[in-house]
Amino acid sequence: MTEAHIAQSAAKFERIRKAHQSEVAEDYVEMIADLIDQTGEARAVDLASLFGVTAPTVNATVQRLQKDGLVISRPYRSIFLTPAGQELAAYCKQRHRIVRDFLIAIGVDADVAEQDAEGVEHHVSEITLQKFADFVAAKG
Amino acid sequence: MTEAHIAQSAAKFERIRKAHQSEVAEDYVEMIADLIDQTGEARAVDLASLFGVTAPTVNATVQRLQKDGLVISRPYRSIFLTPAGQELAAYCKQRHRIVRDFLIAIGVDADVAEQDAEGVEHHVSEITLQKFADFVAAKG
DNA sequence: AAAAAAACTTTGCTTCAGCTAACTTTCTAT
DNA sequence: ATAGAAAGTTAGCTGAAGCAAAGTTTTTTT
Repeated sequence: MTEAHIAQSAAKFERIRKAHQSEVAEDYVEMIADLIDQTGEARAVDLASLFGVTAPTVNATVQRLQKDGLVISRPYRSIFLTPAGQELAAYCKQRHRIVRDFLIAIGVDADVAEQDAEGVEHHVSEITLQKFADFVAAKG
Repeated sequence: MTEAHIAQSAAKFERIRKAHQSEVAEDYVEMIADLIDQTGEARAVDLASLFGVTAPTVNATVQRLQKDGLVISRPYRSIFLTPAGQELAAYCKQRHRIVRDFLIAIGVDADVAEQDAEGVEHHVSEITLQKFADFVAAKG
């Protein structure tokens, strides 16, 4: 087991830990963007039921996202995305679509593809994502 | 937004939260199996450097895995897998190989495939995994 | 306009996964 | 055989993400 081997292994796992930290943020901004798109506003109660968590959990997470500059939220009011939040949401939405469409392209059922995409999307590199997009394009 | 829509969304995210809970366990048993295979034993110090975390973190995690019946560990001694741990490790190893080989098959560089597989493997359903395996088989 | 319902917040708890600092045990070299 | 190094453990902290219970604010209904 060489030094380089060990460093590479550690880097690999560090990258995953980093990904986990941003996962919740990404899921929230994407969901908030969808809600604003489809219903005109994003309320905590909707986030709670769509994520399947309780109101206090949503509240705490939204506070954190606000601290991180992704959303704007005033007490008892609906939730908005900052420009940074909007940008992140747009990126996530596109990435999600690519992963889902790719899974469908290799023969996975649409429902399962949707489910798996949600977990997988946070862990594909730009390089792999591009290969996914290429594959879908070649099929179409 | 229908009731069914909401329930499905909540289920999707609940599934991801569940996956996260088992991720660390899966990574550990897989790494422990590899170490035993390649060096004859699994020491905490090796797990720490390969995961890129500190010794106390490894210690705490190993205690939890022991509580969960996946490993056996006595103070100041090396770490062993229970039958359940061995079974889980074997499953994870195979799943990891399928995901990595699949990414390589669609044209992703081996190094990147290895990195991405580590994150992706925990989030692919059995159905998708089977599609991955089929794809690799068809290519070979 | 007041009561009831719904939405949101606060408080205080849990688990997980990480850390540093300090300590103990085991191993290794002299 | 012992001193020093390496490995492992313990204690005590952080932050993230979840929960229930209780309180507050807003909205809706009567």
